[in-house]
Amino acid sequence: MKKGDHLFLVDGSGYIFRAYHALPPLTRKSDGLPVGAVSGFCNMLWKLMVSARDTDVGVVPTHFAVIFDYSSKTFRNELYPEYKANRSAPPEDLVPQFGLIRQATRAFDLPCIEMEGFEADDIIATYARLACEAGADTTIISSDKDLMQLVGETVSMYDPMKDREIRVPEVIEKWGVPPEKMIDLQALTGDSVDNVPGVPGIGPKTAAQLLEQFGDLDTLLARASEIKQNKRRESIIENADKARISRELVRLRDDVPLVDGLDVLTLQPPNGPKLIGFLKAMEFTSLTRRVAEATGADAAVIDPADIVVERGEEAHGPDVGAGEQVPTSDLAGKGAGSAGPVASKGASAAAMAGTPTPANLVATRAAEALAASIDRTAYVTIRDLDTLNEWLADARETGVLSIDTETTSLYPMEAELVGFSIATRPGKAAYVPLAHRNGTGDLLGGGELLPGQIPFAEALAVLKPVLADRSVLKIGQNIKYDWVLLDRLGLTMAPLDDTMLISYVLDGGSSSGNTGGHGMDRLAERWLGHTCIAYKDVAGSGKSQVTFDMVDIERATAYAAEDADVTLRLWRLLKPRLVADGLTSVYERLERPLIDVLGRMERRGIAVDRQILSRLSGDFAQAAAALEDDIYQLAGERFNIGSPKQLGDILFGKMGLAGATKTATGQWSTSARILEDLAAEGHDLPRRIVDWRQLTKLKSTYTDALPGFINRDTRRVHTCYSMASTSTGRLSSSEPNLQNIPIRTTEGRKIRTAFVAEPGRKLISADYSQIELRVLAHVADIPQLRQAFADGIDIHAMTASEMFGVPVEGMPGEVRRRAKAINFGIIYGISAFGLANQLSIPREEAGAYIKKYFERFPGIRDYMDETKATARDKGYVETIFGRRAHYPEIRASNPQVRAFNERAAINAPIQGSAADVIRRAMVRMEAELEKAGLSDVEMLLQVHDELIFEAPESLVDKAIPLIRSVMENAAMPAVAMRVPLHVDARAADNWDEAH
DNA sequence: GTGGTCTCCTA
DNA sequence: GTAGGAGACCACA
Repeated sequence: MKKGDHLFLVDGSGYIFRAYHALPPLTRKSDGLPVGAVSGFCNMLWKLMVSARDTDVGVVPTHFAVIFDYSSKTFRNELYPEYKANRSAPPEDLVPQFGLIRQATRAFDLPCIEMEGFEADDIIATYARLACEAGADTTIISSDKDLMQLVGETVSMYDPMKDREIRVPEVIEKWGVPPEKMIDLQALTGDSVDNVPGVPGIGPKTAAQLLEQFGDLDTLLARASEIKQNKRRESIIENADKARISRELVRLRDDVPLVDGLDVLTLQPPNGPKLIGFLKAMEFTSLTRRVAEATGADAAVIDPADIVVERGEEAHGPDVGAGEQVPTSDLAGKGAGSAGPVASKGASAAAMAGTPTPANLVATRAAEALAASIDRTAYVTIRDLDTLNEWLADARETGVLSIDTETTSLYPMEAELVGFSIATRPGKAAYVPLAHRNGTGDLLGGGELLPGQIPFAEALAVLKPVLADRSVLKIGQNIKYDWVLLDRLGLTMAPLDDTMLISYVLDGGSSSGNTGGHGMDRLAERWLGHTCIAYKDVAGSGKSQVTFDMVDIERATAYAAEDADVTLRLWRLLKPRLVADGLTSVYERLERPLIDVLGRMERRGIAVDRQILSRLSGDFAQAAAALEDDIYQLAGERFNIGSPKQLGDILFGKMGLAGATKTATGQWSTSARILEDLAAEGHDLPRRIVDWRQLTKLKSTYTDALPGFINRDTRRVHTCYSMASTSTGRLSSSEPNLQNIPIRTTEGRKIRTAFVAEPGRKLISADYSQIELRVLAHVADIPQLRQAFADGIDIHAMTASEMFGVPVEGMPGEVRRRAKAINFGIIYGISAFGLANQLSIPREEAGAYIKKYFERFPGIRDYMDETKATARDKGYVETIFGRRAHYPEIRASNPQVRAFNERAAINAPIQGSAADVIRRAMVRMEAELEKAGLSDVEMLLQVHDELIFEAPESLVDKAIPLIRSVMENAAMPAVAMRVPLHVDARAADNWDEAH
């Protein structure tokens, strides 16, 4: 939104009541359904959308939204429980119209916005503020006095029934005070309809006069004794508190955590057929005719739409999630309109197809994609600059460039660019070889560049401006890899789209795991019915594998150009599905902006002290060797301690120890748990085995392996983050995995001391405290948990206290430990079996604990049941930000499979919401640091609930509070959590001390 | 050499 | 009981 734009905000809830009372009561559909208010509403919307210039407002809106009350319960009830308490139930023939009005709004393709905990007025106030900040004007379609406090230079109101605009003079004329004093005026007068107390005996006239005399409410209350009239003075002094609470009740919040910004409210031309379908169903014949004339649609051939009549008062759309603004597909559809030059082209293509709904576009594209065959012989090898320039000009023309780099390594931080492929239209793809060679350049000779390749620097020079061109969308499959590689070469790509991430948002969850994830080969099979050339068919595999620069250019062209072509085709197919499925904002807020954030983190890497690791390796080796001697002695023979099979035979075969259990495959289990139990019985050997395993694990996985990941050039370790490999929305880290560096044991912790800051700098670690339990407290809305988190109490002790009736003071450690295990169990989709295992107690006892827990926290059981039901119903569950995780196998007939999927479905919204929160923090972090003059503070690592930064020592004190603030407020404004988030942060020279 | 199994490190 | 990645072993090719 920009200066000169004009936003219309319709107070839908206010309108419906006013229309109901103002219009003839007898308007009914032929089946008796009362639709008088709906009819008035539709006529008004149509008029405002197409001929607002003819009204008293006299301008054409550029942005438009209809705002509703979500329910009668809002934050005001917490301030004043009696608020709106005397409001009687709405008339019976109005009730079904609440839902119809929302359906009408969607039929008009207008954003339909409501939010739990806030009134429509608060949402209106927030959007009006945002519009004002953007330099735009706002007209509020309402005549409600509660909204008049918002009127000002850029905000006016419009009474649609009187066709009259309300500006500052009109407010003064009606109430005797300017808009900015309306809050104080209402605080004094109160409101009998909403049960706002006010000061008894003070009406609007008196209130206006008093405010005129004293200026504002605070001054009036402070100097009340100066009032001459006895009765009035006494009343005000006595009811000062009522006036203050009233002021808080009538003051509108303009900081509502909106899910969608102003751009989503952009007014689209009316969708004739869709609207007519609704109007016909409602039997609004004259409006149907007017709409048909205006949109050129033939009403005769359009069938009436299906109308859902809801009888309850809570008449929300079916897609309203608890605590969320309605992220309807309508809204998402609008959002996609602003996705750049490409989306608009897609939209016009769909319009030509005649039925421009997102779902139809998706269907058309899917059919197209399957029908089109892929012809590898049409691919081009670009060997000169002129041809390359022609192709890049075509990219500027189409506004899209599918790109894929070919390199010598899977690690983008050490890979060398060998060539790149591009595609500008489906089927039009080319490969640009840059560094193919005629051999490895070993003793046999060779290693020279092959002829017929554009000089490296010249090719990059012409590519660079296109990659940086904001009007050309760069599309890739796992484009973070290409981004990092090209960024190293000084080429920065923006804006980006990633087919892997689009697929991840659309089809994330266990279903994608079973079908091979979101890799391109898999997506091509699934969506295009096409089998891509396998990498190993081009470069070989195993010992005979060669790097891509050794691949024959013709062969490379077929392989590489196909990748770019397939990626472009997938993008055309999958991108519209985001809109159709209402997942645009998940992609736009949680995935797309994270690509370059993670890319920079990977590029920065973290310093690892080789000496420390090498010393630790030596220590571990020595200690392990000593244990090996003991072990052979105790066992009476030498064997491979690392072989569970051999170890099992020694322990349970040769020595005949009791307590043996078998693994799934019938082997003796030698897990740490079993060995610990044996050790507790006084057996020495199992104890040594456990210790030996720990040392060898630390040595092989960490102290020996990590130095191999230190990059030759940067001398730092650069992990690779995967954005699309978990079912819940978490990231994963590999090569090396820096999300599982030891911390639990003292020996293991030492490894963290090897992760260090450069001289003069510090590492800062900031981690969320109990974020998943807080998410649970929020989504399941558990009063005791909310209270405990609000008060900062030890949550596990509180749980124990609730369950076992033990006071928190002097609680035995074992009691708290059990409660803690239960709390974690809940997050994991508890089972008696699992809890029993965790606590080493009988299954019956564990079952009794769980029963007890659910008695104390019935809301948790309800939440779990509801989550399972949704998963069965829809096949997926959602995080609080709308990310979906699919669990189709929750309907499996196999009880084990089903139970597993139920637990996963319970866990996913909790784990996933927490993952979304930290993603949001990461997306915002860099800009916030920069704004605070802290651009030298660098985000390096993410470990699920922790972020690691490296900062110059001098900036640490300023950085810590800012980092905490960004992390703690990361859910806002999309979700106002009912539980505060808490972040601990610390700085030190190494990761061990910082954490 | 590849893939399955077991074990163990993290949140 | 959730979500990951990785090393070692071992049977198979």
